[in-house]
Formats: sequence, C-alpha cells, structure tokens
Amino acid sequence: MKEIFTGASAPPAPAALAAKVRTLAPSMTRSMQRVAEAVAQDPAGCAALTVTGLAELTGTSEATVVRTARLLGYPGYRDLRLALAGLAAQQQSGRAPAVTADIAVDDPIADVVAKLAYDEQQTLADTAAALDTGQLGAAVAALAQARRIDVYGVGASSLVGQDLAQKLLRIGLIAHAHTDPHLAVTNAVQLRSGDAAVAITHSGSTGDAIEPLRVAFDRGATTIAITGRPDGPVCQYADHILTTSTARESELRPAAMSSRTSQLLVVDCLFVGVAQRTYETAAPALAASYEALAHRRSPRTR
Amino acid sequence: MKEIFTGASAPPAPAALAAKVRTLAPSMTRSMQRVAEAVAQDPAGCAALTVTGLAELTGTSEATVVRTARLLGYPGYRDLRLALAGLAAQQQSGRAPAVTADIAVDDPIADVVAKLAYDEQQTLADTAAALDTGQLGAAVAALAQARRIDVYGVGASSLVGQDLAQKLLRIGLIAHAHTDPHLAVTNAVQLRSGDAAVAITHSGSTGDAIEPLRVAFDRGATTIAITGRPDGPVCQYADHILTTSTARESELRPAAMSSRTSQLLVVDCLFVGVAQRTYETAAPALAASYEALAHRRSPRTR
DNA sequence: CTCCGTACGAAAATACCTTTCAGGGGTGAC
DNA sequence: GTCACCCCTGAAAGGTATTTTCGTACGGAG
Repeated sequence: MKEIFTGASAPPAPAALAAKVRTLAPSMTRSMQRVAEAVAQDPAGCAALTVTGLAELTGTSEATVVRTARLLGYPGYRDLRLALAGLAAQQQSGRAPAVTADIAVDDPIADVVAKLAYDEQQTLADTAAALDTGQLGAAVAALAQARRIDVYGVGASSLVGQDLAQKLLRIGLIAHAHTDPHLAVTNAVQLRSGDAAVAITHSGSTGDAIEPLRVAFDRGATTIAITGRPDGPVCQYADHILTTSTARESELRPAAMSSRTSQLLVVDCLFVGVAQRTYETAAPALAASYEALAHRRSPRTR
Repeated sequence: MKEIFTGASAPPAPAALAAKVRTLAPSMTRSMQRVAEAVAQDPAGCAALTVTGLAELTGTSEATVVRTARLLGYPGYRDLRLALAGLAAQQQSGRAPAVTADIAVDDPIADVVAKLAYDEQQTLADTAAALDTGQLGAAVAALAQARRIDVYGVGASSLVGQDLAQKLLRIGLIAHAHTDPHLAVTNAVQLRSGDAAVAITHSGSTGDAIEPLRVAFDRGATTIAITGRPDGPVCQYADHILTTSTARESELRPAAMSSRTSQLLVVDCLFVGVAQRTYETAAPALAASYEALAHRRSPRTR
C-alpha cells in the first residue's frame, strides 16, 4: 500500500474528464455527484462560473465544489476550471460529440448495432484516456519478470482473465487463470516474492477475486488490480492499480458490456507491453502462432 | 452601457488570439507587447501562470498584464487565462496522429495504449458497417424462439462463446457454451428443430467448431455462424451468417485481438436484440442484475 | 527650464478560492 | 428500538489571486 491513494495518481486529465466523472461517481457523495454531473454535462458553461456560481447552480456549497475538484484529480477548483475550458474548446472544435440516446425496446436492429458500436468505441476512448501509463508500465514490468502469474476473476471478469492468461501463455510466460475461488486461494498460497497476481473485478469489491489477491499480496507476490473502482477494497492489496472506465448503462445495456470492453483493452495493453519487454522470447512464439494460423488460410470453400 | 468600443467588439476571441496579438501590437506599449508576445508564443505555459507569474516572466507588473488582457478583448486576466487554456487544449488535440502506424518493439507504453485503442475502435466501426442487419435480425429471431441454444467455439473464440451463453442465460434463455469439441458434438446430437446452435470461428474453418454445427444443422436446428470468412467451410451448415471484420495484424498485435473485439460486438448485438424480443421475461431478469450491483454501492474503502 | 501627457508599477481594495469547524443525518451496533 | 459514532455538508474564517487606484517617472514640446 505504498502509493498514495488518490485514484488519479497521475496528473490531471485533459479530455478524459467525462470518463473520470463516470468512474469516480460511485465513490462520491450525493452533493459531489451533483457537482460532477453538472461539470460533465456542460463543461463550457461551468468553466464560466466561479466556485460560488457553480455551488449555487448545483445547490451545494463552495467547499463541496472544491472537494469534487480534488477528487477528480486537480489541486483545486481553479485548475479544474482551466481543464474545463480546454475541454469546452475541444468539443467546440468538433470532437467529443454529444451523448447518444439509450437503446430502446423498439429500436430497429440497425440502430442497436450503431449504438452499441458507438458506445463501445466511447468506452475504449475513455479507458485509453484514463489509463495511468505509469501504473501500466509498472504492471508490465512485474508481469514480464514474474516467475509465475496467477489471474483471478469471476463472472464476466473471468473471461477477461482467461483471455489474459491465454495470451501470456502464448508468449512463453507461465500464467494461469483461476475461476474457482477456492482453488484460486489454494494456489495463491504457493506464490512468493518474484511471482505476480492479477485480480480483475469491475466493482472492486468482489470477494472471490479479492481474497486470492490478498493471499498473494501477503505472500509477497507483486499484485495488480484491474478494476473500475480505484478506491475499492481490492486496491488495498494491489501494488499496481489499472483503472477501467464505466459507461453509463441502461436497461438493455448492462454495465457488464462496457466494463468487459474496457477490461479487454487493458489486458491487451498489458499483453503487448509484456511482449515488447520479452521480445527475444516472445517473437518466436508469436511467429509460431502465425504459422499455425497461416495453415488454415484460404482452404477455399467450394 | 451595452458595451461597445473595445477592439474585440463582441465576445472574446477563441482561437484567433495570435492574429489579434499581431493586429493590436502596434497600438500597444512596449511592456504590453512583451506580455502579448509571451502569451502568443506559449499559450499552454502562460495558462499555467497567475497574473503575478506572468508579470514576473515578462518583467512587467500585474497591472500591465491586466491591461493587456483588456486590450485583447477580455474582461480581465482571468478570462484571458481560460481562453489560453482552451487554445492550448485545441492545439494539443491537433497532433497525435501517429496512431495509425504499427506497434513497434520500442514504442513507449503510452503509444501502445493509443494505438491499441485506436485499432479496436476501428475494428468496431468496420464490424458495425459490415454487419448484415437482415441476417442479424433473423439470427435474433431464431435465438429468441429457441427452446435451447448451443454455442461452439474453441481457442480465443471459446471465450466469446462463453460470453454469449452467460448473457443469454441471464435473461432466462437456455444456453450453453461448449468448449470441449467431443462433448459439443455429443450434445449437438440432442438438438432438433426449434433449437438453435451458434458456431464462432474467425477463420471459418476450425473443424472443432464446424463439426458440432454440422450435426446440429443435420438434426434440423437453426444454425448461426459468426465468422470472419463468409465463404468459409463453416457457412455450409449455417442458416444465418454474421460476418466479423479483420483488422490488419502485426508482429506484436496478433489477429486474435481484433477478431475478438469484432466477435464480441456481434455477440452484444445478438444479446440486445434477443433481450428486446423477449422483453417481458428479460426485463425482470436484467432488473435483478442491477439490484445485485446496486448493493455494492459505495462500500467505502478503508 | 517648465509643463503636459502617457506609461508603468506599488500598493490598496476586492473578488475569488481554500480551509477549518461544527451541526445534521444516516448507519451500524447492541 | 435505541444509542453512539462517523461522515457528509455548508457557514464562515483565512489566504491568494486579481483588479483598481494612485503616484511617479520619463519624454517631448513650448
């Protein structure tokens, strides 16, 4: 638990503000959420307001506004305001367009496709913008040097964990994804310094993923958490925290969808990073995969 | 006093600041010119400075800085500073076009993130554009009405298959993802008209996914293929074909990455489509998921 | 040499931001 | 069901940043 506890360890975010608001919203108090929402809703408008103005607009106090700014990773309201102005200028100049409508029950199938694709693209952009490259680099280093890697995740996250393990295995690392919580803990006991453990949980509070990570942490392994809640319980036992983003959800679009997209991007980044670091051994392994795939090439149907 | 006569007649200038500086320079005094030049030279840097800071930097006084801001058309320095921040953000976002290149071994980690995110976004856009909504609609109808759904996929595709089965299960359908090819075939024998089977294979020629689909097809079940090769062998036995897209791959970016992204989007579309069609039963099930998640709200760390 | 006009900065005045503190409301324990 | 505790919250004090005011200095013209 070295590392200083603000989720936004890195410098303030420039364009990833909307994403950050969504990510941190759950850990905010009600009044803070009001402020954060106002800010995410209308950056340009809020940039024109003073602390007092924004406090009045959101029906809160100046103190709360400042607190919110802090939580979002800025030293104070002044800096948030500057970032807001920047954001406003950006979306003025044509990018970061408005939010799309939710998916409705009677949407034609073509709309469903378009909306889903758009939302997932958005999720990817948000995730990339909010990802702390410092933490990512540290995590990559830990994985690349690890003697052995355990991955924990249950439910939807278990698929992501398996994906990670599969990939790492393919470049010659010793990685294993555990789905069964009991077995995961049993295996975690085997870990020691020089090993690495990864827990994947969107909520950050899935006991079945936290428990094995805790054990690994206590045993001295380097631990990594991939979570949407950088302040969640799982982070207590994580040396490195990789934050995934949260998209707004709707009735027909469960949160699991975007969290999965986000988690997979993080996993891909980890994989490529590790592949870079272990290029000497990874390259032949990757080449072999191509070979294998190439054989399947164009068997020509009829 | 409806306001008039300032050089900047109406609203403050957004991006045309450099031009304005040049225009107004002749009418400025020496110290004002210094300030204006500093501002035009490095908007980002100046945006980070306070009045006092900028005054020191230019070797002038705060009063002069404010006067300059006024001359440039802003009510005061505060507003100039906001405009500066906006300008900086704009020219910041103007660059970063280098993402299109392949990922290299020595790419810094930040580039890796950007490139991967960009590529996956691209894949999503391609997939959405290429997806045949007619086929998709038919597939959705088949799944929604099916008495029982079997999903086949091996390797990376097996994870996608599991994702699909998990989702469908959650809205009350009877779906099962088979990873073991032998068991898959064994189970496929059980299918008959009114059932549905889905095979997921990027190459379109993975025997282990084709074989169970063939059996299901022969047994009279409605069959669906999710593949990147709409002319591959798997399609012989598919009533409905959903095409996934393939992004260019590179040494460090195996094809499996983008095919997975693409497949998942298709799976999500299927899921949402089915959820729409079975809304009566799906809605309560989805609501229950939210409940379960809501309970996890703000458990407060530490 | 004196007078006038303008430029400029120091310091006062103000507006804004930040911090501290104490009350209120909710939550968990008993 | 009651109590105690903790944390959110806003009011107000405290501190900075910005704006205004005002006086001085410099340069040119008479």
